Amino acid sequence: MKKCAHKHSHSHSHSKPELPALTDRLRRQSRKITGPRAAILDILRQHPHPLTNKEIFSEMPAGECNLATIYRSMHLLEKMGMVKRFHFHDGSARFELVEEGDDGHHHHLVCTKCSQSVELEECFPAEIEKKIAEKNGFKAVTHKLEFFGICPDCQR
Amino acid sequence: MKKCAHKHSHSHSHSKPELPALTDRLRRQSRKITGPRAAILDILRQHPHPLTNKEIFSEMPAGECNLATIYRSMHLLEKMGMVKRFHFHDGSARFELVEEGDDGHHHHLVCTKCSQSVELEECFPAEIEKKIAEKNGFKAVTHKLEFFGICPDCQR
DNA sequence: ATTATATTGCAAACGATTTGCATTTGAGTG
DNA sequence: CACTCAAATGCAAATCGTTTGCAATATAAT
Repeated sequence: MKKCAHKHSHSHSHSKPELPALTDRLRRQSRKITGPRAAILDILRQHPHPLTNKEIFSEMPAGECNLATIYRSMHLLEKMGMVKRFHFHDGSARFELVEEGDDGHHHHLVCTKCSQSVELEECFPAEIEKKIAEKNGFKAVTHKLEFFGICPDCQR
Repeated sequence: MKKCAHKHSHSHSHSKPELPALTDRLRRQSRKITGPRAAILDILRQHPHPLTNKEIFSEMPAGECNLATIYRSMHLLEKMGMVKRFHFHDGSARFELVEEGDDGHHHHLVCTKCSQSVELEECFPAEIEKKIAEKNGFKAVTHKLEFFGICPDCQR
């Protein structure tokens, strides 16, 4: 829960972790390294943008694994902190790899026409969030923040 | 699209518009004032917090109207700018009345245990949003921002 | 009152996601 | 390297929120 404190250390700035490093994180948590999981991680590491389960599914060589397996894997990876779940304007969840040790907190600028997205460094001021939490007596406060607009391509 | 420019004028601060005033807005847009619509608006005006369609439905006297009608009404009211749609942590959309002339832009602090929510005045700095839009060549940029935490009640 | 049209109810259709269950498989163990 | 067992997968059915087609109904204008 470092939150917003990493304006600079934005480690998820696309340094493509190696696949072995990823499967290792599974191994260390005594999770099995299976075909589907390796395939999913490999696809995620090659895509700098949040992917839906269906997108991951269709990136796979013909029926490499079942869609339900992807759903289950994403839950596992999320619980392990290896991916982060995002919700944009359309109905489906999207997932992005999270660097080891990072909490993956960041935001996106998303095109409402084509869903293309840009990762942002900007974040809601931490002091204000803290003030909001205190004022209302809430604990463990975080936030979700996404920006929406029309991307250059879709402006014609 | 005034955005964030109304830190103070937060007119939606629970002044409970009268029902006739609401149905009038329907009338002025040559929409029919039907039983279901009046019931929905009446329920919304009595609830200062965003409600799901199901919640609206169950606030109604036994089968006053069909759930599908509520879905359709919310779309209409949203298009007319009379309600605003929000998405919290759980899967379903929530709706809040919007004062006439207002754009309803504001944010919430939501309890992840019980979904109780508090309306906030704080907003993401407009200048930074503008900078984000320009830097990336996006047009018509807005944002969605919600805070999540554990409310006083749910902390035990 | 009459009419034309917007609105509703109902049930079926949908898309995203989850789940039960029987089967398979990864990874320690001897 | 074979053996065992829990973990993981495939498949199909179930669920949840939401949408839609269509025939029946009701509002608002005449």
